[in-house]
Amino acid sequence: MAVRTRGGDAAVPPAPSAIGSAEGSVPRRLLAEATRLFAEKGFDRASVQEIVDAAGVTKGAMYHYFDSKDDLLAQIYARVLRLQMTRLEEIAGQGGPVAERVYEAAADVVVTTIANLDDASIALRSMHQLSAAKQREVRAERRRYHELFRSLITEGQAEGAFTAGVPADIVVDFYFGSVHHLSTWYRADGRLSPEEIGGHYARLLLDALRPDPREPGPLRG
Amino acid sequence: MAVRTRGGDAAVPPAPSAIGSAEGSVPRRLLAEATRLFAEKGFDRASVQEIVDAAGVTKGAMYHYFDSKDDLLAQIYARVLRLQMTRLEEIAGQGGPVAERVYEAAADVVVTTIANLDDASIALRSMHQLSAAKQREVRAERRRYHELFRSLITEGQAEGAFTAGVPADIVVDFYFGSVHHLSTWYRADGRLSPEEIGGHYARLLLDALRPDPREPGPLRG
Amino acid sequence: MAVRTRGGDAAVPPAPSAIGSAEGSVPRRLLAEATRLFAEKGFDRASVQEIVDAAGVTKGAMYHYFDSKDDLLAQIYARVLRLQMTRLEEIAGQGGPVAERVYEAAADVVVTTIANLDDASIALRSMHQLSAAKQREVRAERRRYHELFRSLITEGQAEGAFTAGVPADIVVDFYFGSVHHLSTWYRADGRLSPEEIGGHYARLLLDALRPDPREPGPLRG
Amino acid sequence: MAVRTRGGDAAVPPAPSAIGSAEGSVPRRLLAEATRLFAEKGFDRASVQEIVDAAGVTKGAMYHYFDSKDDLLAQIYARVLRLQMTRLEEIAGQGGPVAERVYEAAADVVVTTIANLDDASIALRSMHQLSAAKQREVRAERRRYHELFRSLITEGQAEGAFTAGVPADIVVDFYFGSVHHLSTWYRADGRLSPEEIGGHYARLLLDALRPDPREPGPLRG
DNA sequence: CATGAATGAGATTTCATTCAT
DNA sequence: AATGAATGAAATCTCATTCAT
Repeated sequence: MAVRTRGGDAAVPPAPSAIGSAEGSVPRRLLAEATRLFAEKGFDRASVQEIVDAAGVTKGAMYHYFDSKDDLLAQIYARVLRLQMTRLEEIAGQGGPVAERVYEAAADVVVTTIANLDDASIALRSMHQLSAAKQREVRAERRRYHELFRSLITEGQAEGAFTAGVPADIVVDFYFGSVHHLSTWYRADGRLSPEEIGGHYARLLLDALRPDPREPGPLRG
Repeated sequence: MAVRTRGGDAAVPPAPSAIGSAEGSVPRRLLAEATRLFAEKGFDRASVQEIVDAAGVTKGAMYHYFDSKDDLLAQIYARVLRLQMTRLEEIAGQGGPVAERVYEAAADVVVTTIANLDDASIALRSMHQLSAAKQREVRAERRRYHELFRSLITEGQAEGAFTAGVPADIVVDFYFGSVHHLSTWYRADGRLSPEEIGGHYARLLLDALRPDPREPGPLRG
Repeated sequence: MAVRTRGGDAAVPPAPSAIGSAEGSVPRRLLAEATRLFAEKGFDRASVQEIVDAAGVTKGAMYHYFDSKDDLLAQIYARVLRLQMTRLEEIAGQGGPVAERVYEAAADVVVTTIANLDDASIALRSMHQLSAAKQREVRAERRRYHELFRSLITEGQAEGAFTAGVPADIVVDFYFGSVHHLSTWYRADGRLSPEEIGGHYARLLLDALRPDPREPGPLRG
Repeated sequence: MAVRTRGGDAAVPPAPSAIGSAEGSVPRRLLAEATRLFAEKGFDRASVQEIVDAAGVTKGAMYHYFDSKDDLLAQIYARVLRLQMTRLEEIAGQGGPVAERVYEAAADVVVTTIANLDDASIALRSMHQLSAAKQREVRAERRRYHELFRSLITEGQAEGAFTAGVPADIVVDFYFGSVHHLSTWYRADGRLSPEEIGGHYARLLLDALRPDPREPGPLRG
C-alpha cells in the first residue's frame, strides 16, 4: 500500500522549498518523467525501470509512492482533468454573453492543451491501458467536463445566440475531438502560436454555431 | 521474409473457392482478428497468441504470411488508407460547386470511419507502435489524403465560397481531429445513425467555413 | 542494463561469506555452468534455460546480472584472456636466456590450457557467435597476447638463438594452433600428464627454432 | 528417405554437362551454398531457408536430396575427408626418403586446407553439431588419416631420420592443430602465398623432428 | 525511506521438418 | 521432382512486482 497524503489521493506533497534537490520531490519527479515517457513511447513501452532511472531513483522508491504503474498513469490523468475542469469552471462562471464565454473557453482549452501536450497525448492514446475501474473514474470526470461545456452550448441555443440545428452533444464531441488531436500535429516550431491556433479553433466553433439567417430565432415568433 | 502475393504488398490472396465463406483465407482471418483485437485492447496488449487463437491457426502460420506483429498493423493501416483515399478521390473529382463536394466528402468520411470503427480506433492509438520506417510511410500517405482535402478548401476560399479567415491547413486538422475521435464516443446503439452524424459534422464544417457577410468576396471588386 | 560491480566489467562480486563454498555467488555459478555447457554443447545449443537450471536460479536472475547470453560468453572470454596474459607477462619479464623463457612460456600455456580446457574449447569454437563489437575486443586482446609471444621469438632470432628462416608471426600462429587444439584430443585419463605434454610441445617448438648449423648466426661473422 | 545414387552415399550425381544451369546440379549447388554459409555463420545460425534461397531452390527440393540439415553437414565433411585422404595416400605411397615424403605431405595438407578454407573452418567449429553417430563416423575417418600420417613419423623415427624424443601421436596432434587453425588467421590478401606458408609449416615440422646430435641414432651401434 | 536481488509469467520470433498436391 | 503452407516446440529476452534488509 503506497503512502497517501491525508485528504486526497494526491501522492505529491507540496515540495518543501525543495532543499537538496534541484528538481522537486521524488514523487513529482516520477510523475514528470512518467508523463514524458508515456507520451513519447506509450504506456506499455515505457518501462518502470526507465521511469525510475530518468527520475534518478530506484524502483523501491517508486513503489513506495505509487501503488503500481497504473497508478502513475491514473494520477497523471487526475491532475490534468482537475486542471482543465478548474479553468472551465472559472470561465463558465463569469458573466457576459454566452458566445463570449464559449469563445474564451474554446480558445483557452486549446492553449492549455498545447501547454500540456504530453498529457494530451497520453490521454489520447493510453486511457485504454487503465484498469476498468480507473477508466470509469476518468470517464466520469471527463463527462462532467463535457457536461459543463455542453450546458454553455444549450444555453446559447436557448437564447438564439447559437443555431439549434445541431445537437449540443454532437457539437461538444466535434470540438473536443479537434482539441484532443492537437497533440498529433502541433509542433512548437510551427508557424502559428498556441494563442493563434486557439483563436482559429474558437472562431471555427463559433462560426459553425452562428444561427442561420433563414432559421427563425426561438423568441421571435 | 513472409510470403507476398505478386503485384502489391497485400498478403491476402483471393480466397480461391471460399467466396462469401464465413471464414475466408488464413491471412484474411488473421487480419480481421488482429483488427478486432488491436482496437479492443491496443496493439501492445493484444498478443500474437490471442490473434492466432482467434483466427484458428498457429503462430507459425501467421509468421508465414506476415513478417512480424508490426507488419500486421502496417497492413491494416495500408488497407484503410487506400480505402479512404479512393473515396475522397472519387468525390473530389466530381463536378459541381466546391461547397457541395466538400460537404459530400466530409459526410462520407464520417460514415466510412464509423463503418470501419476498429480501423479508426487503431489509427488513433496505435500508430506510434509502428517502426519508424513504417510510420513515415503511413504519415506520407495520410499527408497526401490531407493535401487533397485541403486543396478543396483552398479552392473554395479562392472562389469566395469559403471564408479565408482561417488557414486551410488548420481547417483540415480541425475537421479530421473530430473525425478521428468518432471511435472514442460513437456507439452503434446510439440515438443518431452514421448518416445523421455525418450530416451534422459536414454541416458544422460548412457553416464554420461560411464567408462572413462583412468580409468582401475576393471577386466582387 | 545488467548490474556491474564498480571498477571493472566483471559481474562477479567477491562472494561475501561463502569463500570456498561449493556454490559461490549467483553470477559465479552462472559463469561456471555456462562455461561447462558452452564447452559441452556449443554456444548455440546450450540454452539459457539449461544454464539457469544448472545454476539453480531463474532466468530473471541471470538477466539481472548479465545483459544477454552473449554477455555471458564475453565474460568467459575476458576472464581466460586476462589469466593467460598475466602468466605470459610474468614469464616474459623474467631474466635468463630467451630460449629458456620461450620454453617455459610454451610449456606453461599448454598446462594452463589443459587446466581450463572448457574455456579453450569455447574459445576455439564459439568466438564467431559473439557480436561483431565483442569479437573485435577479444581479437584485440588476443593480438596483444600474440604480440608479446612474438616479441620473444624475434628477440631470439636477433640473438641468433633461433633460426631466422621462418617469420616470427608464422611461428606464433603455428604454435598457438597446436595449443588451441588441445581441447579436441586431450583426455584427462590419457597416457601423458599435462606437464609431459607441455614438455613435448615446448621441445617441438624449440627444436623447430634451433638454428640450422649451415646458416650462419647473426653475430658470428 | 532421400534419394541416393547407387554405390555410395554421395548425393551428388555427375553433372550431365549442366545443360540449363550455369551453376551445376541442384545438390551440388546446395552443398556449395551450405558450405559457404556454415563457414560464414556457423551451422546453427545458417538456416535451411537461407541455404535453399542461396541455391535458388525450395525446401522441398533440399529435403528431396538430403535427409536433414545434419546430412548436409555430414556430406560436406565426407567430401573433404575423402579428398585429403586421397592426397595423403598418394604422397605416402611414393618412394624416396621418408623425410621427403613427410615434408611433401605436410606442405600439401597446408595448401589443400587453404584451398578449401571454408571446409576447414566448418571442420574446426561444427563437428559437435553432428549427431553422435555421424560424429563417430567422421572421427573414425579422421583417425585413419592421422594413423597414416603417424606411420610416416614412426617410420622416420625407426630409421633415425627423426628424433624419437617425442611420441609420434603427439607430433601428429601438434602438427594438425596448426593446420586446422589456418582458417582462423589465413587471409587471401596476406603477405605469403599458400605454398610459402606450406613450406614454412613443413620446415617447422621437419626441423622439430631433426634428431638431436647428442642422441644416438637407433642403428649406429 | 529506500535498495536491489530475485521471481515467474508471458512476450515475439525462429526454424527444421512434414505433407498434400 | 518439386512446391509451399502449416506445424509445434523451443529460443531469447522483458518486465511489473515483491521482499528481506
